[in-house]
Amino acid sequence: MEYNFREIEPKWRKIWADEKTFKAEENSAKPKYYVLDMFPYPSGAGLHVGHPLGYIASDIYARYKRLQGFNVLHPMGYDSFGLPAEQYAIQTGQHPAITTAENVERYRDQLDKIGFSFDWDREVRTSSPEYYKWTQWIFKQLFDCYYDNTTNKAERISKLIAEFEENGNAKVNACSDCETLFTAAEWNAFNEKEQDTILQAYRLTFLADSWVNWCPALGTVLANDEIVNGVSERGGHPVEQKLMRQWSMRIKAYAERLLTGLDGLDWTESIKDIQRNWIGKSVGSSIQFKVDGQFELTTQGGNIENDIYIEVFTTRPDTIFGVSFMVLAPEHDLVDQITTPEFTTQIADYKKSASLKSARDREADVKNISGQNTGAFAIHPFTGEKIQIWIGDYVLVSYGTGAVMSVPCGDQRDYDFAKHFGIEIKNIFENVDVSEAAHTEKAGTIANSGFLNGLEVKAAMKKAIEAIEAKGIGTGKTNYRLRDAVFSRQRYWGEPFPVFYKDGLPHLVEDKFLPITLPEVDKYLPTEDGAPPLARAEKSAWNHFEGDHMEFNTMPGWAGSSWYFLRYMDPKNESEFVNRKKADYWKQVDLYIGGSEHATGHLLYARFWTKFLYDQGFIGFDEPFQKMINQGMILGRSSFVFRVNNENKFVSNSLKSQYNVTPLHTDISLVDNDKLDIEAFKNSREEFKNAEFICEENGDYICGSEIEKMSKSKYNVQTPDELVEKFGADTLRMYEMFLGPLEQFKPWDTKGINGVHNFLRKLWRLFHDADGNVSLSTDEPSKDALKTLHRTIKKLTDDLDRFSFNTGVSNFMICVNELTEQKCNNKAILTDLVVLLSPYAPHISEELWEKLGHKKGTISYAHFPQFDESLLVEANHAYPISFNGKMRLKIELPMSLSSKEVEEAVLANADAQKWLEGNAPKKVIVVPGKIVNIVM
RNA sequence: GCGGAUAUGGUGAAAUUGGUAGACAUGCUAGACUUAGGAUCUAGUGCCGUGAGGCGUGUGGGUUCGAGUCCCUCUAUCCGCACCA
Repeated sequence: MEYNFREIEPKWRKIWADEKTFKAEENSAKPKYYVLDMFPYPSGAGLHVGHPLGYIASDIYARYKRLQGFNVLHPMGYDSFGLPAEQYAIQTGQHPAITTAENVERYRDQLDKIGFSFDWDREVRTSSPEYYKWTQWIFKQLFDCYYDNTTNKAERISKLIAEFEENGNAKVNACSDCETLFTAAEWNAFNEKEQDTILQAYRLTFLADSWVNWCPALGTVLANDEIVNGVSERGGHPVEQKLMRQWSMRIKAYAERLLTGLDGLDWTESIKDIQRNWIGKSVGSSIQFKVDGQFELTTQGGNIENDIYIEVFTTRPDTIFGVSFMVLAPEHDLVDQITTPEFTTQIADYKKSASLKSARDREADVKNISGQNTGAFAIHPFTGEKIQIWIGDYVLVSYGTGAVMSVPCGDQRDYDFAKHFGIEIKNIFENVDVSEAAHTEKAGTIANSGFLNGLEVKAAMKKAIEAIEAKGIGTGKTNYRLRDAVFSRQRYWGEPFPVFYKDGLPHLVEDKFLPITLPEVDKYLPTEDGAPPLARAEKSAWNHFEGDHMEFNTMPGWAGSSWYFLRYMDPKNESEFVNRKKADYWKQVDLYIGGSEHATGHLLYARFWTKFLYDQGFIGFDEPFQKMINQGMILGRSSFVFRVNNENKFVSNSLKSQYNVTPLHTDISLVDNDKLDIEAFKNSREEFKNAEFICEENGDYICGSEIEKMSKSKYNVQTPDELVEKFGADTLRMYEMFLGPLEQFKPWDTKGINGVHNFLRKLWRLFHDADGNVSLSTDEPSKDALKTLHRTIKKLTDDLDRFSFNTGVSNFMICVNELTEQKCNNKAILTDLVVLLSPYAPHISEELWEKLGHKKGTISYAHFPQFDESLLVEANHAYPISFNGKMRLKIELPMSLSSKEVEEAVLANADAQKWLEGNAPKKVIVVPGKIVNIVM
């Protein structure tokens, strides 16, 4: 019988599904292992060959771990809320739930064909009410907590309220946007609205007016990580800044823990660096500069104060004596108050022109130096000198305090600004020339700096901070670039908030009413007055309605994906998001596989929520993904035809330079090895029916090609389905692994797929005689066969342990080539071989396992063969003999010889003598069992 | 500008601790066989050279008996961040 994968593969997939072969249970004596893939968004386009790459790798690993005796959790689900289903709904009126269900079904169908060992009983979908009930519940927990910087964890807001009632907020050390101080008496006197506003400034998820990235084309706000190069990640639409009342997540509270937690994770340095960069910690100090003059101001408490202080953040307090001016962001609150009358017009003009520039223009405009003097002066806290105050758009209102102390000798931007406006540049570095450029290195000796003179930078920093603190004008401080994450989206197809409003104040819906399900609406568009789609819902359309109205926003895409790995542990629990005992059993994800594009989105948010849930005692670990591997993208290879401009004529690749042509993407299914199937091309579209072709000399039309991302619009999508149909799932699995290292980006190319397919046929032949009947020997295995097998066991184990799946495939090929050479049909040898192979090619392995006499049961829980080193011991070694490092010949010598004996034997050898040309060697290096090098 | 990654035959790639560079596969060349099959088998295939031999892992240097691997320099490509004070 031939290797008939079309029969074998569906047979085993049915058995696995019927028998629930891969069901994971908590009550097991085996050690646990959790292998997780980043779950997909089920798009309408279906899977292309790039999607399964990571899934295949994780499946191989999961199957390997099962064979090693682990209790493996290997689930799959769908991140099923998202924009495309909603946009389809807007266009067609079809409910996104229907589109999503159809897409999920298609995905499932495609995934099933590849033979994954998922426990489908644990499937989750973020868009199902049973799931998002708990997303809403976690939101409620966040709302009910604040971050205490003293206990360094999230605490209940009730604890904070008790403290306010008792002592006000003077002693509270929390992560908060609240800038005012109040006493207990004041707190108790505040009305409900005032209290709510203050509490919002502490809650871990909170409602606030904040500057958000508004995308008019999509009609929604976007998170920073959803914007790429100033335009929306989806669709590439422009984005502008807008002040809106929005839910946010106080992820800032976790900045330090998100940073230090990275050290213990087994992730690539590059992903860790991206997160470190995104968190952007800088250590320095805040310093208050008094503005010269008297001002009439009224502070919140009603007291009159006459002094204005400008607070700056600096990472270089040691350069305080180098300050020769200050710059405020144009949007800084104090600008108008301090501007002197003669500069009012200029300042107003500058502010206006700065506000007209979009964030993108401002970025593009980096080279142009602009700014405006306010006419005001600040008093240097140590020298008492008067220093000019400017505004300039190189200072960002959103970072630090929106104001900087400018030290032109130590900062290049300050230097350029000073040069441009003719401001004094003081040099405070010993033996450093600052006539051409600033001295930006954090090294050297400080001079012209009063009490800091003669100190090294590091010591000077310490002393400067001490002096600043002693003077009461500032303090050592750490700043983070990480911003709080906007959590509201003006969309339909997302989780509704468990929130209603009464008298303008937000209230949480009680747990017993959860989930708040998505209400039906007549259209999936914003209302005429710009409210989100949910505002269209009738009161009766809500499954629970309270107060004046429900929250109209929905949660962003990353809400559901921030905790889904926990739900797999206990997917059907109706009373908890996950049972603590089950979470304690499965613990962290041991191996997480997915793309690196989620570095600043999903991976950061999931870490944040995990830490929060840990703080609140719901789970016992505070990092979700212990080890992560980021698979590289598989790129498509697009084909082009070249249309002669203004004619229905196409010219072949090598002749195109003789014409004015426009390249057109052509469907890769019409092209084989760059050769266009002209007839099929003509029939593909009406307009090509009568097209003419200018071909190569041999009559072929050759297409051009380019490596690009796979996408429908580029007609370069290769689906896994076609390949499974042609070659089988086992071939596809092995071929995707054989393409190259998992982490690498690589273009898709089917050139080598025959090689892998032939390998499986060759394996099949080892079990069968010339007539196709199973023919196995039960004799003692030969020495050679044992050697081949055990070498393979060793290499395969090493390959799997370091996730080198491509070399694993090569090693199987080498093994089967050798066994074929040896004409080995030994049952014992082949039994171990199929077990080894089963993670990579499970279908054929199950079939051969059955042929080996295992009438019942599956290979999935067999024992991974043990490597026996003694079988590989060789009596002799063919020593490569190098002369001055160049390998010239090999001499076979017994392994038992000592270095000295090897040296003697080599020097006595006639061939070696020839290379020595009669000279005595200067030196002979012998590495026993490895190599000999003769230095002449 | 800052940070990270990568660079090896016609092609995808291998070489885990410094020790035979190019395994495995593909492509190509020549041949065999045939049930004409994306089959199987044999031989060859880094470059230059008829040959002996020489040269070869992006560039230039260094350490070493020995470097794809370690150190320094430069270049190219890709990714992330970016007036972050």
